[in-house]
Amino acid sequence: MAQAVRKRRKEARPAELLEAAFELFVERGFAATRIDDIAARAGVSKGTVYLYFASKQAVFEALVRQAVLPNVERLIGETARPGIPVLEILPRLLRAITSTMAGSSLLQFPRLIIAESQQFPELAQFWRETVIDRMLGVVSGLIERGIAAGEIRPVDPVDAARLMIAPLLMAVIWGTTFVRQDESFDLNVFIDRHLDIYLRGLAAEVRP
Amino acid sequence: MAQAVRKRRKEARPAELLEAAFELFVERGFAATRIDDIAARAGVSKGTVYLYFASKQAVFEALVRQAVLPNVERLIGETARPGIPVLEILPRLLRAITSTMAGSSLLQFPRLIIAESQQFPELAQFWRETVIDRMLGVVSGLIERGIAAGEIRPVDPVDAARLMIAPLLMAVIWGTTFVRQDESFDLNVFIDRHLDIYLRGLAAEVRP
Amino acid sequence: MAQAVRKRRKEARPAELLEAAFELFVERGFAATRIDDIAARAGVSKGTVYLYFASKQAVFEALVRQAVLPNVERLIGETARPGIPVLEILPRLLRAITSTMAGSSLLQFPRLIIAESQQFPELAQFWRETVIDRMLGVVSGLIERGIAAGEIRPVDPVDAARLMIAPLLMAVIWGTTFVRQDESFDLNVFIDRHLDIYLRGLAAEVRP
Amino acid sequence: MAQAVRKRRKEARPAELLEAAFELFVERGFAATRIDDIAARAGVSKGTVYLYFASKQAVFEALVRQAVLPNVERLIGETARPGIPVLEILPRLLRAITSTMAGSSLLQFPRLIIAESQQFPELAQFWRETVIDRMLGVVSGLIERGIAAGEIRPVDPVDAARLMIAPLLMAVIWGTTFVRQDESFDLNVFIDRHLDIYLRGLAAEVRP
DNA sequence: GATGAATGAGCATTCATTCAT
DNA sequence: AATGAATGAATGCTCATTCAT
Repeated sequence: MAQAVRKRRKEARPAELLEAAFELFVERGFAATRIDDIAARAGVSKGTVYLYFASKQAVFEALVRQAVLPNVERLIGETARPGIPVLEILPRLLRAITSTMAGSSLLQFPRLIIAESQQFPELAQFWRETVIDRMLGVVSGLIERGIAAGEIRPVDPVDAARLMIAPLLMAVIWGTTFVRQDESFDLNVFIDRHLDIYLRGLAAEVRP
Repeated sequence: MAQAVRKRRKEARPAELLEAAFELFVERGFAATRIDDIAARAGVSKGTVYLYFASKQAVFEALVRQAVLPNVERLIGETARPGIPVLEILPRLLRAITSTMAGSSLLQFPRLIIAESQQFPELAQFWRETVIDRMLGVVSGLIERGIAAGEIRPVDPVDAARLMIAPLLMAVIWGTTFVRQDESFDLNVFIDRHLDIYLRGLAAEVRP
Repeated sequence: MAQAVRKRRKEARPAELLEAAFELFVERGFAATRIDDIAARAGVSKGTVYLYFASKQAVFEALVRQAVLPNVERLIGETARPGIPVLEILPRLLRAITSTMAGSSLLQFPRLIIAESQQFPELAQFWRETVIDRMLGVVSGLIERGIAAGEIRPVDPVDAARLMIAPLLMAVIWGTTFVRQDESFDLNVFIDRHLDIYLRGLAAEVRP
Repeated sequence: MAQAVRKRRKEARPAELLEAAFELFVERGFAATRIDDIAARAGVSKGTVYLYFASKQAVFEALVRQAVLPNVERLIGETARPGIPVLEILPRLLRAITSTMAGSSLLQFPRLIIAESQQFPELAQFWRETVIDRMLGVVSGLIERGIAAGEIRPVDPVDAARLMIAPLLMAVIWGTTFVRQDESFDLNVFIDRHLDIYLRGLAAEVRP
């Protein structure tokens, strides 16, 4: 395998390596991915990986950082719609998250994080701070706003936020862990059904 | 190295080994637990583990079988209350599941299964068949009954069942993966809040 | 597996164990036969084997002694036919050896001995003294007699004896090591063809 | 434990490893030789063996390929003498084989193959196809030619070929398995005596 | 910067042998 | 005599990491 593109700028290397690592972690998981594989898929030699990352774990952490953060930022940005009722923003946000993940390999991260959380607690910590706490913060803020506006029943905003996200977590775990070959599972339909029940349960009493 | 007197505990051994294995699987995960560790913690030699279990995976399966199955059976048995409205059975069942898991080692299994599902797909398969499919079957059956009785809105029973369980999965993942030392998370309160929203969203329209 | 015949006389035990060991060594070879297997086939427990034999190797040696010696004695006995021409005794002897081995598991011994000769040189030594040297002695004695009687050309009697036996060794190795499933190899025909050529090559010149 | 300077010898390594492996296989047999031993004798670490060979069996096959095949090719090449009578080619070939093996490491292979044939049938298969079948084919072809030319009596060519080779196999087994320290066994003399008897037994009747 | 040869710790599983009962 | 639970040494193979070039 002659290295076709040799003179690639050295700035591109880390990104190329992360892309290769990403594909492989998703395909096989962290433990089953060998540095050799990452190097091979990126078209470099094993030693080169260690020029850019201190260890296999460091590759994983960089990966999470690079692949997840931009999406979190974007999704949070989209919630900043002051004029719109919360009961419209919430489903829009959940559907945005869903479609961001659907088909993308972001789907695989939660399972990877959960899998490695015991071996690498910092990773779980990082994910929680970077993704979970921020998303929960935004959603619970919206719910508070909805309560204040009389759209939403008085509920605990943090737990309500968790309850909004829970089916997404379940769906992701389901799809990446338990679904059988022959089986089909439609994420969008599932989330729609969730919103149908959840928002109805959350809405303030209809005035007669 | 004088070896301690060999103990004879044929009947007790499997349980001792499973207990040791369980602790270690929870601490380190399945892959990172060595048979040597299990043996050492149970106070026997490595070979002894293989007297009672054919392989490391067999240890895990025996563990699931011993720790999980009886609870699944019991919980399913408790749903068989013909006279009672479904909207009363469902919260009762979910609270029963919750209190069965709370504080027990069962809490640890989902994370373990999720973590090892890629390396050991049979574990995931076994868990799905033994626990998930059966629980979902019972709950979706109840929901169908509720729909037929006019208690519950017409919804997809399987997805509705998943949606009832989802917060429990989230809570378990939360508690075993992301919760910080100093933090407190009250599982029962969370589930109550879930039931408050979920059942309200599920209930048939109130006739005026 | 309840031990059906418990009160068996203890004198029978060694023979039963050897029989079991014999079958297994032949089926799987020495190294691949576990003491557990021998015990199981003999219907006793593992520890019992060690009551009668000091080690796995000792089992093997006892086996060789018991299975081979009587046959060697008998075959040698049959050569003691003073009146008969050597050129008649020799083929008769070789055919007797052949038919003794054919179909019997004696066939397996040479390969076993050769296989284990490096690990257990005493075994090879024992076999050589007990079987090879005695058979060669008898045959070379006959050949000497044949030379003296003018039936056989003046040849080196020991090498001639080896040459008479060699095809039998080859046939045995062939049949136990290299023959394919689908293939057939007729030992008797092969030995007949050997005798046809060999005895013709050995016979004294025909006086015109 | 300061580690010695790592050596770089990509080209030399396989040969060094094969040499070490060969010595050990001969001393202890295939099964009793550990990869660790091979590595240690070659002065490298265990992992290095796996850089060059996929498995222990692959080491053995490479060894056979390297040590045996060239000789088989050469010996077969030497039989291609159209003008010469078969009764001259045959002894020349057998003596060529003998002197190729005498004193060389090739002597050890048959015993090794026989020893490991039950545990590793592919080794026996490989040897049969690579060495035995080809040599038998050449010799039986020559014998057929000799029969056609009236030099050789009508005999079964394949069995006759086996009978020509048999004493060589016996001698090799003899020398590597049973010969005592103090004893001497002259391979060349033995083969000469074989040819004396065998070819005389094979030759067509002398016309009176 | 990049390479890739070399390292060596790590691990599930087997099985001959021991010995308390 | 007989049992069988327990032992623990043994081994092929993997792979993250190092480092001389």
